[in-house]
Amino acid sequence: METVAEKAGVSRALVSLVLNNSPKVSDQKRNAVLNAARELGYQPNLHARNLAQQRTQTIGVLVNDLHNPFFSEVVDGVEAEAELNQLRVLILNGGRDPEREQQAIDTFIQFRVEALVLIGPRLDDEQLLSASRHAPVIIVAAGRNHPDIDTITADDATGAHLAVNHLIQLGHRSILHIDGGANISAKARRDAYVDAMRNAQLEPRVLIGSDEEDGARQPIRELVGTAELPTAIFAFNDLLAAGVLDELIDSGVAVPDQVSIVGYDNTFIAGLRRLSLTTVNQPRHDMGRLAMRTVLERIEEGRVEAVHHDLQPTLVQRGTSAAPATLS
Amino acid sequence: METVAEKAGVSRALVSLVLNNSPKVSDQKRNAVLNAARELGYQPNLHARNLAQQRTQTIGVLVNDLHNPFFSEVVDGVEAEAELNQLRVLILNGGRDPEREQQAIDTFIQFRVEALVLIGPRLDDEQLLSASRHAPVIIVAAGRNHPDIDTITADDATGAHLAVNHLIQLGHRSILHIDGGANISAKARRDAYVDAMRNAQLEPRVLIGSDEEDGARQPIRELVGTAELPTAIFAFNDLLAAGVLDELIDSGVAVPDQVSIVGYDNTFIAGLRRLSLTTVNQPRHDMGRLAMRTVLERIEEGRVEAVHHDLQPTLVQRGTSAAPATLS
DNA sequence: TTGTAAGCGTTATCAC
DNA sequence: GTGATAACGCTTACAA
Repeated sequence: METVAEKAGVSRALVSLVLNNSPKVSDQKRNAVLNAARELGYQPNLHARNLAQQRTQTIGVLVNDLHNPFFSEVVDGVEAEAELNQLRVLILNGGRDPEREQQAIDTFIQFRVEALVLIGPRLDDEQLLSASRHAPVIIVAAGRNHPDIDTITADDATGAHLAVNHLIQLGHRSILHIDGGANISAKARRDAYVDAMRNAQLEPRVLIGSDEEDGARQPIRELVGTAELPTAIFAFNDLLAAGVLDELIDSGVAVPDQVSIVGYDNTFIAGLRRLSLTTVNQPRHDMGRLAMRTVLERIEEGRVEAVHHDLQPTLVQRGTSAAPATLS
Repeated sequence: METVAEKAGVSRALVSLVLNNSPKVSDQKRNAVLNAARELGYQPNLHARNLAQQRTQTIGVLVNDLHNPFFSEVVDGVEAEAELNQLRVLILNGGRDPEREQQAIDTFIQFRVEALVLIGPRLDDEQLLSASRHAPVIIVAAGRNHPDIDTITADDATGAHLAVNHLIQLGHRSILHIDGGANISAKARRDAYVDAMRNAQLEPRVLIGSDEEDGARQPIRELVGTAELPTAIFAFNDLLAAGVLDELIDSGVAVPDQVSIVGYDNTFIAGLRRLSLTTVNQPRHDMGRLAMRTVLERIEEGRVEAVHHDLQPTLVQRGTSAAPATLS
């Protein structure tokens, strides 16, 4: 900056004014500065600027798992809305690991981001609260409402009910749920599954899974050929459902003829014709936008009470669910 | 920090020493400081630290498209290696838009990242060079070797040859290529396709596409039912191949019986049993790790000459490729 | 309209 | 070991 000022024959302060396009600077000097900056390839130091300005115009997005298409679509929404507000979006990857997530949060706080958007975080309430003391926090796909923290959810209970009731209506009575392990939404979906089953006087069965594609392959394999093999499987998410589907195919079980499968999220893989996975849609893009907008209310309008937005999931019926074979 | 110092009854400088765990500080004071910091929930200001230290211990990763699983797997590799070297990894999303990419690069430079890892960037040589004047740059999946910039590639020419020759050996003579539009690797794969076809005395046909899933649906639809429908399609990447597959299914064309499809990247969707997409594997994780390691040579060992690592792609034969119907 | 100078929250170099 | 004090690169009153 010093160099730019010299080259343009002005003071450092004036360079600063030009760069923040202040109106009160003569065109002549402005051009001189801009030219000098361009010729020198000058790039302002954001650390210095942020330090001096006491703001960063940056928001931090923590993504639970970069591999799951669900998350990238939420990020799209966040970015779209952030751009409208001239905010920079920094992304950190939690890598499905709570420790890394906590580190990422710390990093963001140390960077003094103006808000923190957590997408499907695995942190516990204490960690979330402690983060929220440093910056406005909003949780997307939170699994449930945290009383003191803003959340955007697509009602997991409703979604799971939609899925299970769909299978029940098709005539299934033996419906297995593969849960999402440590994923934050796992409990809500599992509970709703159990609830829906009980409502229909059916015996709930939950297989412990994870939210990775291969999380359920081994246990499913062991069920094949036994009387324990259900006629329908409701998986925690599409990735897991795809893994189940793969395993059933490898094991020679026909889908949906012998076993129906329902996923969750309606990611693009569910829509692939060859998979044609029945699933529960979450309005991911809207969730992202709404998250950004909601957290902005804290920044710009000084809202302090927590707000919870709950969007409605919908059932997307495709080819992996059908009436059970015993009925046909 | 001031507050922490007061609370611990020491000077600010000592707090700094403790936080950077300098050896020359008494255990007593060290604990006093640590306790005070914890109780106050103190988080150091990275901007101030970076400014004072003149380094950021941060590297920037620019991802062409967060939706394509190819990229997230490269990022994994980068992150794994970065962690070994105590480097923070910041991710910015290019969103398949060159302008946003340039902005992202500028942001990283302004943040004074210690290195820039560009995954499948769309920028032109001038932009890349100008970035490299500010920080070490490495391009992953660069499409080709940029003379003055480090690159990691998985030889696109070889990969495309593998794909096309595989189809030729199966007996196909009418092989269409759907290219990747603005994607940086599009040209190399297209050129290799043309080359492989010419070598076999076959007429190359290229359909202009993009690197999005739906990029090729419309033009494919128009070919169905005409004499122009090829017996095999080599798509720029798996996403595009999946789109082609969807369109053919929707149009009632059997795959691979009537038309074979080969993709590129070997992302997880290609491995899904229902898709079982024949494709070209790129060692994504290794590419990411190698990228990080290579760029570290510049930072830590002061290497200045550009280096190009070219990894070998391999053909992964699955269910979407078979001999053409006319031969069976 | 432009320049001077103080301050942002750290680290780092000194003396003590 | 510990505590002043000067950077670091920028912004922003305030003065000129």
